Amino acid sequence: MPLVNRLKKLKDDKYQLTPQRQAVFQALNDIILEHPTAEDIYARAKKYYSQIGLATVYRTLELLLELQILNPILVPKGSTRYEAAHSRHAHFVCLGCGRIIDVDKHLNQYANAVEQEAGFAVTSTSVQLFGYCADCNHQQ
Amino acid sequence: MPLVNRLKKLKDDKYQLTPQRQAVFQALNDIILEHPTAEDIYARAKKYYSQIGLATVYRTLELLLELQILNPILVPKGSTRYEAAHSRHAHFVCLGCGRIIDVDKHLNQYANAVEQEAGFAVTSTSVQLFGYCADCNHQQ
DNA sequence: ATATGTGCAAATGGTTTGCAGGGCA
DNA sequence: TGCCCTGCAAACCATTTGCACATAT
Repeated sequence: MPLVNRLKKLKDDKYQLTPQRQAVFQALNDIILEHPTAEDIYARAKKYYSQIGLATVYRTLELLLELQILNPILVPKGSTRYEAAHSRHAHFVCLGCGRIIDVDKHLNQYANAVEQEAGFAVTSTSVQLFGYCADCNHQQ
Repeated sequence: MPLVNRLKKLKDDKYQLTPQRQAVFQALNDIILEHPTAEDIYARAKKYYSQIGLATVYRTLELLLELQILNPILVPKGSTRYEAAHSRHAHFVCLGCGRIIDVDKHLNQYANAVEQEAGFAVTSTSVQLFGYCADCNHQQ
């Protein structure tokens, strides 16, 4: 479901669709693909509702995380970044050429195995495999 | 290579083997399997060198990260946890109770599938599965 | 003598929270 | 009325840094 359409879900639920939350949604719709920080989203949201406060942005992001509409991307230094939630998504990152390739295909099998074996419910993933792609592997 | 033996590597390189760093190593040797925070390591290291400061623990951990002896485990809330660096390793992070559980068992199958299918060579991983453990799942 | 390492306390910076006010049900 | 939502500023807390002193090479 596209990000913007989730507004309806928000409205259908017990949550109010305030102008501030609309502004955050519009900001996300603009820049979510850039893996924005809360500050990035705040700056963009101001274009739609200039009086919005940073705390409101954080509170809205927290709400969207709870609703599984967004995922956090945790990085060693600096602030958390956000992306549209894919429940099960994985990247292969080539250490040779830097390409990032989606390798979702067999992730479900792995996640299912973990769920069945230990009784966990896997709701989202942060999976990066590092190594060398076919091209770079031959060159080594 | 076991964690403790890496002391030698540290000594062979340009780094000094101070009593403070020894204390951090001994602490890590004791509790690294528990995914400790810097505070956990600090508390344990005090048993070996009571005057050690928290800043020194952080500086030593940073050094060990650079040397690829440790890996950070980034979590949505709370402080960074540390583990011994492994090439293929995965965590399940419970969003209910915060527990971090190793789920390496089927990761190799997944990594191997990616390797065979696309001709990649997977050398290391950063894999976090988020969700709810059996206990927290029942409570929901 | 020079570089490296340390403890302490203060600073930093991302995030959260208390509070008083505002708006919708 | 009651509850949810907001902005602001202050608080919070993990981590980093400045500094003066210590230690190793």
